[in-house]
Amino acid sequence: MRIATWNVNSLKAREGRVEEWLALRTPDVLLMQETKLSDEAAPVLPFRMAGYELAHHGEGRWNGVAIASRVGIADVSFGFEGRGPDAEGARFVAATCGGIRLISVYAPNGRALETPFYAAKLDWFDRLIEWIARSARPDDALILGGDLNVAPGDADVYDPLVYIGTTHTSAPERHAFGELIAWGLVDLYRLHHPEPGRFTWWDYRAGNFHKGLGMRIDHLLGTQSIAERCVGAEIDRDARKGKLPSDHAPMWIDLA
DNA sequence: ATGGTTGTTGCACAA
Repeated sequence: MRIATWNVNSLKAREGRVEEWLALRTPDVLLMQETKLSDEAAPVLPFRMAGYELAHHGEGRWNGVAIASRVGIADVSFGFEGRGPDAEGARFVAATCGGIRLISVYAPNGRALETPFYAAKLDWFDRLIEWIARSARPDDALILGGDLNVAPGDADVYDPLVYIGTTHTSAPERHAFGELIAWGLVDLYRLHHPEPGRFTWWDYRAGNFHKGLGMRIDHLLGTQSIAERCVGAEIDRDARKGKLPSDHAPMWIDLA
């Protein structure tokens, strides 16, 4: 079973590339973020033609998350029910696919440390952790995936010195990521790739992708039973290449 | 990297 996550940076702009990628990499489930679509505009029919059911949660313009599955999709939940992250836009959708509880999240960016947006980001993580602790157990088969907008360690950025005093690497953000791990989630990419310098996002500007100036901020975290089944993990850098890519690469894991 | 890009029910602003 292959589970993938991808911040597509507009599913409208990326629909063709996403469909090509589904055919190429054949994930059973794809978690998406930043669809930037309303539910009415979600491309349910094209996904169905490709063999995937789509659960979408979005208000259009900004944010928006989705889960596409070809192994069934049930018990769709928007998680915070309007009291948390959804106050800042649609950032959470959960569903059960192929016997696994999956959550697709898009964490707030945070913008800059001294802003209310950063405080809201930390608050969002608090509510995410609360939701998980209340709604799931560490011995469930559960995967939390998406754009967490946190590089959990110095190995997850091209140069730690560049990020001093910025978001994505601050101690409180890394602490929030650590709380997810402490609850019982395993960083499934790191399980297979301990090496530094593996990134999922590169700024569009300044040729950063080609210079290797990126960060690992998209994640697939799984409970212990998932980690035990996880036989591989890859970031698809190729999908960041070519004409009009997302600024994020997709990542996937394979489960036995 | 104090920005060279890309996205948006765009026409500034978010990332």
